[in-house]
Parts: sequence; C-alpha cells; structure tokens
Amino acid sequence: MSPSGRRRLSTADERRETVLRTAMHAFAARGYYGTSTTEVAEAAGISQAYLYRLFPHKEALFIALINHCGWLMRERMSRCLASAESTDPAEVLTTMASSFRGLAAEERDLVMVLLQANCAASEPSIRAAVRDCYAKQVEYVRAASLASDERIRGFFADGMLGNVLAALDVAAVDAPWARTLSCPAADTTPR
Amino acid sequence: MSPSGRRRLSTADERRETVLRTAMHAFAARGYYGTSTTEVAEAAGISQAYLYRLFPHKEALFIALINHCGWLMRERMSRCLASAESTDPAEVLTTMASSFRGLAAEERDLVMVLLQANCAASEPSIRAAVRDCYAKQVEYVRAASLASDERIRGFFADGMLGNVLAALDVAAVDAPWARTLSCPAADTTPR
DNA sequence: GCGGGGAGTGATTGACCACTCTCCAGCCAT
DNA sequence: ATGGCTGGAGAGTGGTCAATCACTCCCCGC
Repeated sequence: MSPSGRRRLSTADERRETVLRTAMHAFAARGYYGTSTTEVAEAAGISQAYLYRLFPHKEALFIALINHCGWLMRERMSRCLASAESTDPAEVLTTMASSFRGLAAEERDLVMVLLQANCAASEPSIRAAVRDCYAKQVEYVRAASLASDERIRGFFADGMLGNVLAALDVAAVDAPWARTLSCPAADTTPR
Repeated sequence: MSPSGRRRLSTADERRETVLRTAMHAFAARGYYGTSTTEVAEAAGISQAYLYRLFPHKEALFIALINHCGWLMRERMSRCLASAESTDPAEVLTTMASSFRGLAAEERDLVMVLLQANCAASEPSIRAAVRDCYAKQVEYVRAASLASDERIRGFFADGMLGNVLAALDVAAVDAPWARTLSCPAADTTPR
C-alpha cells in the first residue's frame, strides 16, 4: 500500500490517540448507538478489525473518548486561566465560561460528544464514566474559582444550555426564541 | 385474546395515542438510534408491522413523540399556573420551575425523551421538530411570565442542567460534586 | 347475506452491525 | 538468515434492524 517502501510504522498507542481524535467527529453526529465501528475505523484510516485490537469493544472505545474529551476541556480551561489575572470567584467563573464558550464554538464535536454521552448513560459503565467526568469537572472548577455552590451550579447550567443550543445549531435560526436563549452578552457578572 | 368476545376495537387514532404514551418509556433509555421499532411495538402491545401502518416510518414516529412531549409539558405548566396567584415575572418563573422540576421527577421518561431528541438533531427533520418544540416552549414561558430575556434564559438553563442530572441519576450519587449540581433548596423564591 | 374497508398480524428481505478468525508484512535481536 | 513479535488487513459470522407484503378477521352499511 505504501509508496516507495520505507514507511514509519506508528505504535499502537499513537494509533489509539489518532482514533480518539478522529472518533470525536464520528460520534458527535449520531451518538453511541447511531455510530458504527466501521465509521469510526474509516475516520481513523484503519480497518475495523484493527480497531478491535486497539479497543476491546465499542463501549471501551466510547468511554475512552469521554475521558479524552473531559481531559481536553480541563486542559483548555487551565490554559485560559493561566493568562487571567483576577482571583475573584465571579470573575474566574466568567473567564472559564467564555473559555468554554470558545471551545464549544470552535470544537463543536467535543461538546456534542459530551451531550451524546449523557444520552447513552443507560449503559452502566458509560454512566459511570460520565459521572466521573462531571465529578472531575466540578471539582476542577471549584478549586480554580473558589466560588459558591450556587454559582458553580449556575456555571454548569449555562454550559448545558450552550451544549443544547449547539446541537440544534440555534445560531443559524433567526427567531425571537433563538435570540432569547442565545447569550449575546449574558455575562452573569453581578456587577 | 379478549375475554368473552365483544371487544371494543380501538380506532387507529386511539392506537396512535397509546403508542405515543408507551413509546416514551422505550425511547427514553437509548434514544432514537438505540431503540428498535420492535421494542416500541411490543411496549404498545401491537405488532411491529402495524406500527408501520400507524406511522409511515421511524422518524415520523419519533417526531410525533417529540411533539407529544412538548404538549404534555405545556399542559402541565398551564395547569400549575392556573392555581398560582402572583403575576410577578420572577414568581411566575419560580412556579414554572418547580412545576417543571416536579414533572422531571415523576415523569423521568418525558424529560429523557427531550434530551434524546437533542442528540438526534443531526437528522434534519428531527432537528426541525426539536427547534419548533423549543420555540413553542420559550414563547409560552415568555407570554405567561412576561419575564426578561435574561431570566427566561436562566430558566431554561436550569431546566437543561436538571435534565442531564436526571439522565445520570445524580440523585443516587452521594458526593460533593453531585450535591453542588443538585439544587437542595435553590429556590430563588425571594419570599 | 354480503361486500368493502379498516384493524391487525406472520413472515420475509436486504442491509448493516459488533465482533472474530486467520492470515500477511516488516522489524529487530540473536 | 531466521525466528519471534507487533502492526495491520480480508473475509467472514450470527444476529438485528427498518421496512414491506400478503394475508386474515371483523364490523357496518346496504
């Protein structure tokens, strides 16, 4: 298959990473049940059989993807936070919120996978993975912002609404309800 | 099947209603892609073949279900609102929120279907139905509460978080993050 | 009584899906 | 050079799924 012999073979771990990266797009659209392992393999440029050598079964693949997405989110937030100056809880939360909003905008697939993960939570091991993901996320936000429970809750509520609006591509809808739910400048900064 | 002969045959419309009622539970767990038409038919006590006489295809069935759920929600809210007295926007919203919270608690399947619907929104006609459902919901809340855009947005954000928490059955989790995201007494009731 | 139409089903079909078996190619240490 | 090990693919396998077809039963108007 490879032209001119010499091809740098990638190790299984490298392959697993590529798979996770490309699988995000595959699973984002139709979720855990609606996405076939063949699609995932094709997206990663490998055979379906080899996908099953990298991951024991579909469930494990999806769970690895959830963890990957959670990690990406935290990574992004910490990068954003590093360049912030204030330590006021409310302001830190606002920074994080806009960071998350940015992520949702430019990496739609990532937030879509997390939304899809919620919907596959009837599978016990997936539910466990998703809970774990939220646990890490909440504790990260709590530690970084030192905000009150109520404010943290508000932060996540906003995030969830944002995810749903992304799923429906509400940004492309020109109607009063769409404008109401979208946040033109809805900083909750209490001033 | 029927005892002692004489059985009142239900019309197709009655059947469609039963199907929608029972299909809620079927679709709630594994969503549009993960639920087979056979499961839906069994839940309704009819043959799969007849399901296809009642609805032209799976998509149409699911869309009818979305509309049904939206209608149920609005119905519930208006019933709750009828027994309220205040006309203060914030208080009306609080009433609605607790009404919704009640609905989510005692009819988990309903909110799960709406969550699942978001995740199947990559199907164009489903996306259209979900958008339409939100449009009606937002305009209903707006008209009933006369609240500001920002407050309405907050109302829906809270609802979304509630849906996700229900999907993960966070109520059964005993951990700090779970307590933070759940609203122990987060009535914003200003007393 | 009877004929047409609606309620309802069993059996089927072709596509697809998760997962497996078996095999091949290149690399490296001996 | 060679034997073992890891990366990788072809070709299934049994099962399931959405959708269809051909068929029966029963009611109601005539």
